[in-house]
Amino acid sequence: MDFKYTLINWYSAHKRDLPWRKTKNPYNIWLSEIILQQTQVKQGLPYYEAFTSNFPTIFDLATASETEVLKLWQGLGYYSRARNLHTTAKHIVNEFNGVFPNTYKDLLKLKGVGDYTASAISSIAFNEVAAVVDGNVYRVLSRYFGIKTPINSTVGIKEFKKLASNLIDTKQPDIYNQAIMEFGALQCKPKNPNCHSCPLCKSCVALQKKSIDSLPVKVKKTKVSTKYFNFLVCIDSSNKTLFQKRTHKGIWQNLYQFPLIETEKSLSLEEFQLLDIKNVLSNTYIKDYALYNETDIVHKLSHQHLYTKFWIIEVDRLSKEAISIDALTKYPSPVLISTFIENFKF
DNA sequence: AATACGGGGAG
DNA sequence: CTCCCAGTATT
Repeated sequence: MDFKYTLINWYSAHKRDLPWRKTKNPYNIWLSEIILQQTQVKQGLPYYEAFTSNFPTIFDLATASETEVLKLWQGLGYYSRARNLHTTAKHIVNEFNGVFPNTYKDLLKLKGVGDYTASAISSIAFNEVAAVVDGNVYRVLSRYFGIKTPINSTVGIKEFKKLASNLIDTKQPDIYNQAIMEFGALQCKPKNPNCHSCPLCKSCVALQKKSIDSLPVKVKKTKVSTKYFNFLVCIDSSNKTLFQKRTHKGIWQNLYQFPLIETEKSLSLEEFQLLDIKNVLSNTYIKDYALYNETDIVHKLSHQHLYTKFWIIEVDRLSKEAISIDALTKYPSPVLISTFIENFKF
């Protein structure tokens, strides 16, 4: 049987029951696709439920504040997705009267929508013949056709896009695109793929050549930097603390944190004393301070390992921008911070 | 063409 | 530990 029909048959028998597969509404499809970028279905699912529940329509999302959107996104990572999601919602409401763009070409213009997402929305919501190429597709195609071109090289990206475009079922691009992705996620998995029960095993080049485990080929190796973070957890006599928005570009932009001092290495209590924390706290009188965690809390991200100390600083009276400790959880914050807030007994 | 951008799951 | 995940934007 033909490649595409084999996949579609497999899909009809094995597909998961997922909420975004029950709708053709482009808003819901778009939302699911943004959430699922670099994110496994299992992790993204509860966020999709939360967003559709809190923002049933694009108008609800557009009307919300960015802080509300980021709070709901908290814990999912890659927060530019949430900021772009909000920007695009406002754009579609204000410029297009809430009507979603319905072609690959126009979808591609939206912030946070690249080649994959434009293909996914146009095909799934509008039945446009646009082939998706995500991590699953790279894996399935590289194995089935035995392609060793690195999937993250410029030529590889073009080669796989072209191949996927030639393979797509032009009569049902929505079903085909989801079929090949689901096949990659459940059957042709990265580790221990189910080749024994694979409907494509007879014609799979990598299986014949015993090169399943070496495909797809990737050329990258991300280098990880180490950073040392000191968070100043202030508590004043009226149970207020300082919580600040990270406004600069980069990691965790527009999320909230305790005042941060980054150092070249992990600090001892004595070395911490030498820091100019009075300046950070705008000359507030410091009554006492202590280190919360004896050993550094190591927060590991894709590109950074953060060695973190939380310093508990008891002060007389904080400046008026201080917020109530009870209000801390209303603000969106990185997992590193929100986990501390949950564990620390204020 | 490289790099930055999170956090969690699987082996 | 390493690799991967329904990738995109920026440099």
